[in-house]
Amino acid sequence: MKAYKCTTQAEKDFLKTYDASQFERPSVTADIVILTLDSSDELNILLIKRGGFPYKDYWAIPGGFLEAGKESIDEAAARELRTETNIDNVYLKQLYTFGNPNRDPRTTVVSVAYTALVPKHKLDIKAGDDASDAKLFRIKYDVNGMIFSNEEETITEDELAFDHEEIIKMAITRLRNRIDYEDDAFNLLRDKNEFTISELKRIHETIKNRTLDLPNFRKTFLRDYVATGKVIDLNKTMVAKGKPARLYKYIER
Amino acid sequence: MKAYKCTTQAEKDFLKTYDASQFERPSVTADIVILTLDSSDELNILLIKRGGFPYKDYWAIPGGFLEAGKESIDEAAARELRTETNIDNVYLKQLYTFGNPNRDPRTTVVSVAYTALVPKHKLDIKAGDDASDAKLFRIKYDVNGMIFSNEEETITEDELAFDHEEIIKMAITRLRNRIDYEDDAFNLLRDKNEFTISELKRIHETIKNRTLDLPNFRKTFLRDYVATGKVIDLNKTMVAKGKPARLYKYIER
DNA sequence: GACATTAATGGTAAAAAGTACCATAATAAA
DNA sequence: TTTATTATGGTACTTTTTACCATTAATGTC
Repeated sequence: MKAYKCTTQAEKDFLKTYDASQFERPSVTADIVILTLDSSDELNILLIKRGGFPYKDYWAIPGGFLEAGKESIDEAAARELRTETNIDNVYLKQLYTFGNPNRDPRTTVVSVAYTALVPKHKLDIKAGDDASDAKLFRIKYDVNGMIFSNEEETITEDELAFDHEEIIKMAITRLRNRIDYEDDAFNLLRDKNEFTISELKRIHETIKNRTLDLPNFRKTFLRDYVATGKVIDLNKTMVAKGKPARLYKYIER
Repeated sequence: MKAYKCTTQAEKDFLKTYDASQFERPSVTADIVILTLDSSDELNILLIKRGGFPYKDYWAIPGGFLEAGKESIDEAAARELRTETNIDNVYLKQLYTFGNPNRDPRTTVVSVAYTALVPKHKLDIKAGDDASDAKLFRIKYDVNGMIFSNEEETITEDELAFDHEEIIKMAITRLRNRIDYEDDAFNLLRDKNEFTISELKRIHETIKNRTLDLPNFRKTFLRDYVATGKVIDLNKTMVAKGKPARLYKYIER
């Protein structure tokens, strides 16, 4: 961004005496929908159990207040992701801003929501300051919407804190809409520097929630990614159960 | 959104004594990219000339501070649109939130940007409180990017206030990406209750910045909109120069 | 009124993309 | 050695997109 330069003395005086408190200000938070895939290629989300009021003991997505003046919103989101999961340099993109005045009973809170896509082995989950617990939940669906579950517990979408149900729904919908023309899926790979076509296909299947035909998936992968140079063929194979699979590397741009 | 209910006395006490000022809060604004098409079907944007510091006398997109507690961000955007153009009930959708700490020299300002699409004849442009002037500018492109011009003046994209160049670019790009699968274009029609296929085609051409084949455009329009009931055939024609054109009505959902 | 001009409408045909499905290859497990 | 499994390399069919042509119904000009 270009830097702003004062040009006149009048302006310098104005800025010096500007009363920043003339408008009542809302609190601003960066909230993050952290998504990953487990070993069965099921979509998982990181939820924290709130340690304080409001919504004490409710499960919520992690988030934190923007420290105005010290950081940008993007940086606040990255900081929150780091404190909660100990990871850095992963897919983290702004999703939407939620500004309903009643969404938080304390005061007006404007939340800028982000989506993070993380390979599961990179996650090092910690409960942050304001959380008594933090866990991954499998996301499943039934007639009433999303169900979040793991070995210990199961919660339904309407049992989440604040309007986090709405935020999560938007994150998943957005991801599903973007997957055919954006490179998002690569960020969920175990290792985007060395992966097979089948691994990538399973990610697409999870996000689209339907099975795909491997030969056809392969064809479009070769056309849209390998032929265009977005992905390079490593000329190596990986042996597993059936015929060895060729390995590819995603090129970040 | 679901309403929050206090469940315990401890929680009630907490909320009563909650100190809302424990974090330094940013100002939050709703800024609007107001787009319309002129009589030559060229894309126009409403810019205001700033009447006060910072960026006094620079052209900018209209915006206003969120009155926390009184309104949602969506409402703040609608209010700003109303004060600036005297219109209501038009396409107004959240675009992106800009939160770089240096974007405003006064204090940390988080701006939630919106895109408004308006038929030109509905616009009743007024310079608001903080503007000395408000005008429509044609958006054109050259090697250095966007050029905004009207009868009186011409400015280049880097001459705009704040980071508004970036916001406008994102609004146009988003519009262009959405136009093939969202109904956005209908909101730029002179009258979405009575329009011809050619009128809609010209809007698509402007936004995509290339010419389209009318017979093919008609075919997909009939398949995607008329056959699905999103648009109904009024069984009337409008006589102009050539063969009379059939009139259609867009059904809001 | 005949004729050129204009723009809408109703087509066809080729090209591209998407989908279904088959055959074979290379490995591990039985 | 056989069977199961998974990757790879195809073909064929369907659908969608794109290019382009012909006709129709109005206006404007001579």
